[in-house]
Amino acid sequence: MSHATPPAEAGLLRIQEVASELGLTTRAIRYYEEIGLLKPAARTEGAYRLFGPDDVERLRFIKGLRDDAGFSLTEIAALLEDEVARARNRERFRATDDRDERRAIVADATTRIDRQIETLRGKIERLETMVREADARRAHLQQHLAEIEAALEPVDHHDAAGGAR
Amino acid sequence: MSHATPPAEAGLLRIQEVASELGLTTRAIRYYEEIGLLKPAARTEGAYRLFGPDDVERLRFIKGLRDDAGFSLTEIAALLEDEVARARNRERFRATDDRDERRAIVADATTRIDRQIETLRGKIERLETMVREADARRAHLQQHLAEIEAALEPVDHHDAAGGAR
DNA sequence: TCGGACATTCACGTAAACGTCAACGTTGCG
DNA sequence: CGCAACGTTGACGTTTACGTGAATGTCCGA
Repeated sequence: MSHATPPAEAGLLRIQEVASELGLTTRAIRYYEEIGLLKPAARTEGAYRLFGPDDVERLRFIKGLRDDAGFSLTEIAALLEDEVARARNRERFRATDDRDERRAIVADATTRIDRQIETLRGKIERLETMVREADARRAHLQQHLAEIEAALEPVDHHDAAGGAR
Repeated sequence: MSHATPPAEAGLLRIQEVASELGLTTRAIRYYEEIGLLKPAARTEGAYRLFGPDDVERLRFIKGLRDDAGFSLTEIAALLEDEVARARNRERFRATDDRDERRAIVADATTRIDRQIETLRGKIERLETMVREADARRAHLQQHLAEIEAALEPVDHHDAAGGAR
């Protein structure tokens, strides 16, 4: 009955395992690789894709940007482009001994992260504006309730039940 | 040269005026009406759509949810379904004199707004988690920078330049 | 009343982000 | 080594959210 077949490789997952761990489909993962969001995955002898923990983390990041933040894959690509540059930087970093150069590389990486954070904060700002507006509508409703409780003639607010436009 | 033709009606805007005021296209507005996000707009004698301030506000709300929050039109419909119910409540509110009933209606409206706020807050939460993760990566980089400045042998962190997965 | 700017309703086209099916190869327990 | 479960690459289909005409009607200042 049970016929599980985990891969022998150490810490490497096959596409379906990654997919169900992250709540993605295998097609989506292949698609992300197809459009360059992922570096081409490692392969087994027989061309099965194998994903390491880094790949899984990157996919989790992508899923977060897509589901939680609602970014399009194009926007995600822009945010990840920075990551690619950072990967290149990692190489350059290891390749040099020059203190100034290393400092510059790390500073550059910091700038890129700062840009990501700014993008996210911008989105948060706009969402908070919407929450404030909703709060205002809520307050308006509470005002109405108070009027009712006070047995006042209901003020003609043109919007009797506190419309949220 | 200038050949503007504002509508004679009081406070009512034609579709293109609404569109440019909100940064939408006329097609998008018609589409939103088509799929039921908007109630069918008022019309002139010759079937031109006319939008009042309430309609404009609703469209602004929709645009905010789409652009700022990244919700799909389906999700937006779910959030606005509450608004439709509230509109019905408005009717019921005006139709009754019973204090308890009015209180109940307003309380119900409050609940609906609270749900909207919760949805938005949930999204903010998830975004803030992502910001915290990015901040952690940033801190990791600063740590690296400090090591460089201190002229220490760079620790082999396996991720020399501070990888952001 | 006439013309140009704006509107209307089909209807088909498109880009993004996958879904789905076919035809075929791989892995690995029994 | 057999075969069931899983994987691979095309390639075409689907949904969402509109874009883009075409054919036609409306509004309104000159």
